Amino acid sequence: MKNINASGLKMTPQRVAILEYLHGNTDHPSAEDIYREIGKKYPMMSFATVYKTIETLKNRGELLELTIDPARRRYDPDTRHHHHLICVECKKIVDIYEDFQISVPEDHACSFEMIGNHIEFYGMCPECKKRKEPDLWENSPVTSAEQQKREGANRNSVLPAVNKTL
Amino acid sequence: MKNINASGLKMTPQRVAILEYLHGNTDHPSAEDIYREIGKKYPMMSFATVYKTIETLKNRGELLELTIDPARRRYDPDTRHHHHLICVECKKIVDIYEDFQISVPEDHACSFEMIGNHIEFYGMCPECKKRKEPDLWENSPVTSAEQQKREGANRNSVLPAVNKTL
DNA sequence: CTATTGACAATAATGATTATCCTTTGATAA
DNA sequence: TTATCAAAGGATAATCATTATTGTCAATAG
Repeated sequence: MKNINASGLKMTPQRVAILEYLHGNTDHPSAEDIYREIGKKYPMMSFATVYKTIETLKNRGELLELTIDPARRRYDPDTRHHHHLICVECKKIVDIYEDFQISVPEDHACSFEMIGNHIEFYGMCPECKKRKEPDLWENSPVTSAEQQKREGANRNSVLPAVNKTL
Repeated sequence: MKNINASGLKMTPQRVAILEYLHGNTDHPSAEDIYREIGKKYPMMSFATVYKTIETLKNRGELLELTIDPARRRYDPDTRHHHHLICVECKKIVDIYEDFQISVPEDHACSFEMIGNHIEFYGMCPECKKRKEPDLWENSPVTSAEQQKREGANRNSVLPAVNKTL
């Protein structure tokens, strides 16, 4: 928490704010999420600064860029090897720390030098599941207003069609 | 080959061209790839038509949208469940048909209703590997021109930082 | 034959991300 | 402590992928 970084990175109030926001964060925020949240405390922060800091952290290997959400890039400050479970409905992302022992058999690997892997699990979170099954709750009148208010997540993005596979 | 689709989708020359291009294609092309390639035969085709056709096919479950490449969406006409191996250097994507038996343990699944999964493997293809190891070939003078000409793939995109994890 | 519908092309609009340009500031060493 | 200077910030323009809009055309239903 204190010396968030020590190695040759010039510390500025903006960076401290971003690093503090990111530290321990498991929300997988987008650049806009970061900008909006930090803007509450530091309204003078520029969007460009957010992007530039993200770029710097990425290059230093301190921040991962997730491509799960086709509509925007999301970031994960936990650089340990892990996987992700995404709700196809509200796009909530949950970390999965299970160590799956998967590897491509030699004959399928096309002589690639393997570097790593990342698993995307698709599912529906309990909240969305309940909301999508009004059958169980009689003909519960779900207003469109209610449909919107799902904690920040529900943007206008299409989900990765991979979901539609199965 | 003739009536490429039978179920209520109006066939037009543009759609036939797109479907023919996609049929059996394993290049995982982007919208622009499709537009550019088909434009060779039908120069009057609009980019909007490509996007709309993609959208239609996606909704019909005949085309998968891949989110592996953060810079652009790529499409896969093979809707069978399979995974992908991407070259972190030239972004070439190879299909992996191995059936990995992975599942998130109950206690990690956060009560999600599981729908499916998709594995992204990262690696370096033989071509890029050789190009990146001039050590083995004396101090071979790799011109930047040579670096460019790698078959169409090498765009200006950053690779998913997940790669940098390993 | 005319109305309707879906698809097309052209093009404008949007949204995320990157680049530019100039000012400010943190870290270092005199 | 202060001078210095490259690195970082802010404002904003530019770019790139994608989506939306609008008017036209063609095939088909009535």
